Amino acid sequence: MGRTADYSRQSCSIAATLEVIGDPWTLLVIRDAFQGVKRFEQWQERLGVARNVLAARLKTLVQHGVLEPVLYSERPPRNEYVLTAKGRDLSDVLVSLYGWGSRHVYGKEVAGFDMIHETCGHSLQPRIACGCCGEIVNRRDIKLTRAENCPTVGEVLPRETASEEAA
Amino acid sequence: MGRTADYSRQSCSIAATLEVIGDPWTLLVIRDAFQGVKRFEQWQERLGVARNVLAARLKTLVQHGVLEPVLYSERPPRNEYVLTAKGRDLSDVLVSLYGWGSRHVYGKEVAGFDMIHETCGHSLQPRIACGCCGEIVNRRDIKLTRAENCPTVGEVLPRETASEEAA
DNA sequence: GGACTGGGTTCCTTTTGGCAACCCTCTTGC
DNA sequence: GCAAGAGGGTTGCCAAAAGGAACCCAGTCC
Repeated sequence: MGRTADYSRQSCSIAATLEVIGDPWTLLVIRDAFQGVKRFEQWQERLGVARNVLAARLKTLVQHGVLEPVLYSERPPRNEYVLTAKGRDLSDVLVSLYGWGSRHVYGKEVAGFDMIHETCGHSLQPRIACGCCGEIVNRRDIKLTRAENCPTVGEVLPRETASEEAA
Repeated sequence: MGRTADYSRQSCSIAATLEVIGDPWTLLVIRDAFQGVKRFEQWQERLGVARNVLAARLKTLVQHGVLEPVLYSERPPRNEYVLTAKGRDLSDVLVSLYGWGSRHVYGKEVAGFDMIHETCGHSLQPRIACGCCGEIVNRRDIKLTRAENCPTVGEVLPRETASEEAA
């Protein structure tokens, strides 16, 4: 489980995702994995996370199929951890977090790194697009439909109430 | 600070974002806020989170400018909490988490709700697009540039090493 | 004037995370 | 061939959060 919080009664894809990557340090472990980190000592040094915590995080990420252990030495047995396809698919989450942080917390000047969109050459300003029609999705165009078997999402407004404007 | 983990030496927009929204329950509080929840009791009931924890989360979200307290009754003084522009801008993060969860953990049948892209009428399959050129961004097209003053992101590979394929 | 509601706070217990020490298996240096 | 070091952890203890229940306070309902 990891963090004490129990999201299981939520039956929601957001909660389900957080169940996998919501523990402290986990997303930074994955961020570093995207930057090429594969080994215990590298993560430990870069993050400054406690070794037992790091070991626990790597284990649960492997269990959830986000990282895959790859033996790079028998005798002594040593493995490194590489992102699976499922893990690489978390790039959107990382990019969104990056986008919000660079808009609202850090300017790019302060941040440790910047993301560049190579095909257009500019600093990436990530937006959400619809994979179906390809258009950039406005928050107001997303409608939530409630599933029948949802226990907790009850008397829910269909979406943000009113008073929308630009950021 | 919230969670014990100290991300401060990271100087990275991702870590900075997690500093604000990385505590347990916080993103579910924000998710519910997007669904119209404004009051303590509603969150408490829907999430099943401990009341002291909920109170602490609301307080730090207000401190970070993600939620704004709005007095809806003097005598007794009662306030509800509404998303600020900064908070509403977290929709991308929520959508990305939703997207990954619906692709890899829950099918939509199981999830409590589904997101519909109203302008095209289909279930939303969120992708990242470049706000500058409008194109959907392939993970391989994102290049990381390292800032000068970055203490921990040192001997880093510029991006994923190799062996990319479809999910 | 007793019960109820809304929004918390307090107190205590259980889990985690932080930290340091230790361990085990090689490999390298001398 | 022995000591030191690297790599990848595990163990144990302590402090900080989360869980959970009880309590509180102001006002309102009946």
